[in-house]
Amino acid sequence: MSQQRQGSTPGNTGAVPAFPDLPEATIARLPEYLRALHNLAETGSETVSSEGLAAAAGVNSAKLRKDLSHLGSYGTRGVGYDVALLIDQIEYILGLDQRRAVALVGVGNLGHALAGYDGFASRGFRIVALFDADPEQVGQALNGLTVRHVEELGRAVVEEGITIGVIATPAGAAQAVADDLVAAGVTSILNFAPCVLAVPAGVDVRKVDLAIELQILSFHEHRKASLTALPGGRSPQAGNQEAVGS
Amino acid sequence: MSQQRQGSTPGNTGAVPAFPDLPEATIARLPEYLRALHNLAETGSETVSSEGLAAAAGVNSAKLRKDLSHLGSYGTRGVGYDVALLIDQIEYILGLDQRRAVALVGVGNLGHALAGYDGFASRGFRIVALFDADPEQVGQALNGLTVRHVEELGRAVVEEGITIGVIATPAGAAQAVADDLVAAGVTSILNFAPCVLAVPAGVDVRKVDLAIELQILSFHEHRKASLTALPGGRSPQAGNQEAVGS
DNA sequence: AGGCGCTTGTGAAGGCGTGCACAAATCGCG
DNA sequence: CGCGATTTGTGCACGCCTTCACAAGCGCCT
Repeated sequence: MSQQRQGSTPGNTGAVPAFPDLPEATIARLPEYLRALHNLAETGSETVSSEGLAAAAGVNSAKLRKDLSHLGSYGTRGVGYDVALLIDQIEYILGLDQRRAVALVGVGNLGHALAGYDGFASRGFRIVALFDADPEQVGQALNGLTVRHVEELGRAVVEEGITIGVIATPAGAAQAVADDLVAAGVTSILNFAPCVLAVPAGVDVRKVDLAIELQILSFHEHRKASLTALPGGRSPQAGNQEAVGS
Repeated sequence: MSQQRQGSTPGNTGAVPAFPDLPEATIARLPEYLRALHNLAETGSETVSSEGLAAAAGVNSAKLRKDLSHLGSYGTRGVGYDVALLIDQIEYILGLDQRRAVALVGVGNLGHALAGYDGFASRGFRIVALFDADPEQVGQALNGLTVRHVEELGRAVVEEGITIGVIATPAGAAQAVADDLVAAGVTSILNFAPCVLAVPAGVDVRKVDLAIELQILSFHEHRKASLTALPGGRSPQAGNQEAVGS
């Protein structure tokens, strides 16, 4: 979708290797590799083979090698990958070395959980501001932060250096919040509201809809049920043997 | 990843149209279409053009037509799609006509939110049982349900006719819970724990990792920042103009 | 020093998904 | 009754992603 080339002339050997334009599919897997690598580092492993890391991340080993080769990886043939080095590489590529400030809008049911989710902090993300439109919610303390009114969003984004916005509002309010975030200069949005957001070019939106995942599972349940019921479907060997990619 | 064929012989014209084996990418979009259709139905629309529905769902109209054609859709040329009929079709395909019983394991931070998330009930999913391993949590009432100890999981799954399990435990406990679910006969799992689950063939696992989504956004932030900083990257026109596919 | 086993990195092939562009079909109106 | 406007359904080509298979490289052991 973005085939513009980089300024990296062939033979470029600068200290910072320009910016590699990785396939989107590869990017989506890097966080999983990173998690597996952290686990390995905790167990004391200094190197991993592509086979071992692939197993820990739940992917094909060839795919993992190709992914890592895209970011000019430093593996050693006959040995494997240096765990610590690879962690640094991937964290640099993902921009996790600079801790990112996140704003969370909507502290309802889901927002509460997100505000307290420790999986964010442990990956280098820090929620620095909470907002809500409901006066009932405004003012309450939550995880060390005070919920502010959504009108203050614009100012806070600039003052706190926020680069990522998380929308956990009802669907009806999501577009207005997105507009506010974009107006304030946020260029990355994680949307939990079940609706499509319209944003200008240059702004990235990722959507997570919990109900959609269940519906996809429901489809497979339905399919499996109809197969076992049919005379033709004799062996229940359908389905994927491993986690389905997101 | 699963190229085994279905038992649907070509020329099959049974009353129930065997089971269409839809592309995985299509299945993942059907819930989004369904949501858009429900919105349209509420506004009183009786028919939609592929163009209109595609806009509401945030996809290309050609893609939408191809998706719908896969499930042998009933559109009328020159007119569009019958909203009510299409809703029924998609809900049947997704197996949403039969309300599915869901078990939720782990009522910590995230589990609490999931238990109270009304987006599930409105799509035909009903959480009928809550479990946790922490004695502190067991016994508490949550959304009209009492949290039970995870040891009772196996019995409850059978008694309550549970077909889908949701894992919202810490990573360390997830595999054991998955094993219990599978042993009890559950064949669909939605995993929120940040780890890879090993399950036998025939069991579908979908994974949602909130932190991974943020890391992908972080990558794009990093990329955008390095582009604007580079002398070559003059126009900030990079990025996708619409929501990024999950 | 030489050979052997192991592992990475990659060329090539195949499959899947996307999007264009157009033929086929339906409705409404004169 | 026929014609034009409109919209679906789909053949086709293109590009991305995955996977296999193997050459290239590295370390260790003799």
